[in-house]
Amino acid sequence: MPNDADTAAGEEPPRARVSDVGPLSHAIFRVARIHKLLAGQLLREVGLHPGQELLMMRLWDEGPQRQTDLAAVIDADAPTVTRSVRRLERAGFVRRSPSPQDGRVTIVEATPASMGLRGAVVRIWAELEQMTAADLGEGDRQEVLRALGGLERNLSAAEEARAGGS
Amino acid sequence: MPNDADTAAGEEPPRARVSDVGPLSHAIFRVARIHKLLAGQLLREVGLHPGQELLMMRLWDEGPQRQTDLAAVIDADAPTVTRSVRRLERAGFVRRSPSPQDGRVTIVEATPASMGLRGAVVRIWAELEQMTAADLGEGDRQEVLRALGGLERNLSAAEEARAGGS
DNA sequence: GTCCTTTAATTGTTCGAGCAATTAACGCGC
DNA sequence: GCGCGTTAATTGCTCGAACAATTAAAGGAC
Repeated sequence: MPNDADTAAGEEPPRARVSDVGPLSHAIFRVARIHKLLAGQLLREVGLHPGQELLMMRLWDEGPQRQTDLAAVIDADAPTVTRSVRRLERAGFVRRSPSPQDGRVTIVEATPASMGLRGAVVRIWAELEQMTAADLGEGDRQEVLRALGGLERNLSAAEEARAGGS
Repeated sequence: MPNDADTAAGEEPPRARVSDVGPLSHAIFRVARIHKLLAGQLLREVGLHPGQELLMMRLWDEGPQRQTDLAAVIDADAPTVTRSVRRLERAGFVRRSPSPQDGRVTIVEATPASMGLRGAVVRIWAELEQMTAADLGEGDRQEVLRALGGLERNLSAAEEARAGGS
């Protein structure tokens, strides 16, 4: 019991605990952290770092594409994608080639070698989903999804308002 | 239209899009990213980096304590706390002192100077919470909280099982 | 008292991530 | 044709975060 300022006499009105502000935000933080931790532990078994699998998924699903498009869809900024792609290239999972039409863009594509990963990543994400959903019935699952979608909408709107407002 | 392998002839059954695996996990990723982004934008105005505010909150609420306790409660590992505390110390927000009872531990406490931050952080987290909750009524808010709590329980259980199992 | 295990903190290394600034190719207005 | 704003990609920097390994103090077993 580190201190007991709140229990004692009159030095100050017991200001609300800071931790009690923003329960939703705290909950999001905690869920996100442990979810990412688990994803990382599972992914490291196949040699990927958390975040990289999103990039690979996109490449597997949509085929070769520009880095900017990758950045937009996985919602990361350009420098992050640049470095992530470089690492994946070193690991042999993607290939980069300059676009013939536009001298600025480089096209990224999944290598044949990466197709072996694909199955593993699918398995891992299924496992992760199972861990997350666990006891939830289908109805609950849908409802949680809906709730998360709502949060995402709210946050996106707020972020957009910030960008536009100032 | 990046590729059209799936539409064409008989080379392979159109395997499910990898992105469609794990909708819950994807939703968590997206909400977490944008939430953290917003928190970062708000916090940078007072000179904190996302994550540091959790540490400060704990110090404000619970008073001086050991780094290990900090790590446990904000659910980060020891090295992260070590470096985070060092940065906060450089910034003048915390003070560190060796424990007289135990030569291994260092006690961390918030400096008087950091109390100015406290109000700002409370304001920022309230703002963040408002952005997150936005249109949600009190009932919905409670329900979302409950849902997130459930996810956290599931994930914690899974993580614990992993730790114990292998 | 000495050894051995546990625990607290640290450093090293790597990665994702964000902001700032830079470079280079594009393309439009004129 | 030329300049100028736009866009794609990159590099520099700093942080949080994880894992591995190391150091040092503490505390039991004997």
